[in-house]
Amino acid sequence: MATMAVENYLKHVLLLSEGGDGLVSMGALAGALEVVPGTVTTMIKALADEGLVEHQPRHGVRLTHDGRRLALSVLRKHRLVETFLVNVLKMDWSKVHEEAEQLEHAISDEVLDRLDALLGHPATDPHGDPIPTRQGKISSQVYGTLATCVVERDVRVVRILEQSPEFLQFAEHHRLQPGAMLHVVDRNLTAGMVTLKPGTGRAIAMSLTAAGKILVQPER
Amino acid sequence: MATMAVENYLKHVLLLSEGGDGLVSMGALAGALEVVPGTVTTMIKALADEGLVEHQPRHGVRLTHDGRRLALSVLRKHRLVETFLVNVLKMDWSKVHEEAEQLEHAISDEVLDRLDALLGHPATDPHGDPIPTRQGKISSQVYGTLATCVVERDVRVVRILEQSPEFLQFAEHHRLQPGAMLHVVDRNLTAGMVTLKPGTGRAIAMSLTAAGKILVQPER
DNA sequence: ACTTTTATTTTGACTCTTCAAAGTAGCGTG
DNA sequence: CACGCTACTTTGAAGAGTCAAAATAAAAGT
Ligand SMILES: [Mn+2]
Ligand SMILES: [Mn+2]
Ligand SMILES: [Mn+2]
Ligand SMILES: [Mn+2]
Repeated sequence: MATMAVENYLKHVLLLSEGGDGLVSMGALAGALEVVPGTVTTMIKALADEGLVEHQPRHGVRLTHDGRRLALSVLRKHRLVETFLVNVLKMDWSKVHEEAEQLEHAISDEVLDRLDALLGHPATDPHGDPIPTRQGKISSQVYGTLATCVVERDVRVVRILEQSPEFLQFAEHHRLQPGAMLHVVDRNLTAGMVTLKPGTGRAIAMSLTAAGKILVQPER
Repeated sequence: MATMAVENYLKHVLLLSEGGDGLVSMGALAGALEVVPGTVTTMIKALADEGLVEHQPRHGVRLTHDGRRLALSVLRKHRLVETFLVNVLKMDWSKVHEEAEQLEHAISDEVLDRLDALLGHPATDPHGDPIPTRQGKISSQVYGTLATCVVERDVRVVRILEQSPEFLQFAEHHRLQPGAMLHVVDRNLTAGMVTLKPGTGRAIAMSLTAAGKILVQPER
């Protein structure tokens, strides 16, 4: 069995390789895993020996087939656990990431399958992050953001990219959660602001930076 | 935070001190934790330095107040998780111990409280083991067993002491689960056998040894 | 091209948990 | 009381994961 550390390294290589040339830098990993760079080099060398990653010294690292399989299984656990914590235990979606960070290493495949069934085989977690299937397939659909989509149109929130507790609380406060429908009233590049009108409630204004963290889908 | 190993040691000291003079032997711990005795000595010395146990060299170990508090919290997690796995996820009660052995170290107090509420604040787990309260109280009621209780009377099963998968499967097969009512037909000390008649179904015969693993309460 | 900056790797050390094997204390039996 | 068995402790070594700090390679500036 893979240790906790191994699972965390692989999962973060997977997450960081989303939308890059596929090569993940040691520095990025060190930052994400909150360890010093030397530690990453050491661990990656070990993972390469195990055939879980391919390391190109001084350039970066990518997952092998086996490594990717393992990483996807950890990510599936993480996101299904988050979904359980929010949908069943009614926990705040800004807190579940931390919990899942531990639980993802303690859950067996059998428990996971039952959790999946209990939740109705969800395709995404509470943040809109896609949940890998048991077979290791993960949706990689490309969406626009509130900073880039067409204005004066209705859109549906599909995913929140920035998942710091603060940002998630801000989003929740304005009911900007996956599934929420809203109208993009205006976007002012000069001022760097976007104005939104939710289906119900008052208008919301936010910076382009914040708007870029919210993925949306054109509606109707 | 206490590491996984520390939590396991403390939990097993607690479990093994049930019904002894309070002193747990190194050998018993080594057996329960599946490590060699020397390892236990080393670890216990460390725990004593941390003020979690009191070690009397060559005699045994007992929990301090702090150690007991921690051990009870781990045990509470273990048993609530088992209850969740059986009651909500419908897992086989012979498999949940292993799962809980991992999950007990990954669950936060907040998740635990919500789980507790979801389950309706159960007093016992699926095996009839008492669940410590959040305040660290644990019921220590004394029950008879099918090997010792009065014959020709109705009794209710309250707890299964032997929790190997095989024994639990045997018990389940005969519906000998906490809550089950049955009539103690006969006990033959010479043959070392006990005969039972469940409320519904055919009579069950089992050895005194097996019967001694099943705690019961006189009914009505 | 030469120099400075930045990213990565290497080295040596440390903590935690474990084992194998050798040493020791305590006990009961004769 | 001495012997020998058993339980316990000690010692030395190992693997996993980490950090601090020094060394090196690559990239960026001048
Ligand atoms: Mn994790
Ligand atoms: Mn998520
Ligand atoms: Mn455990
Ligand atoms: Mn139990």
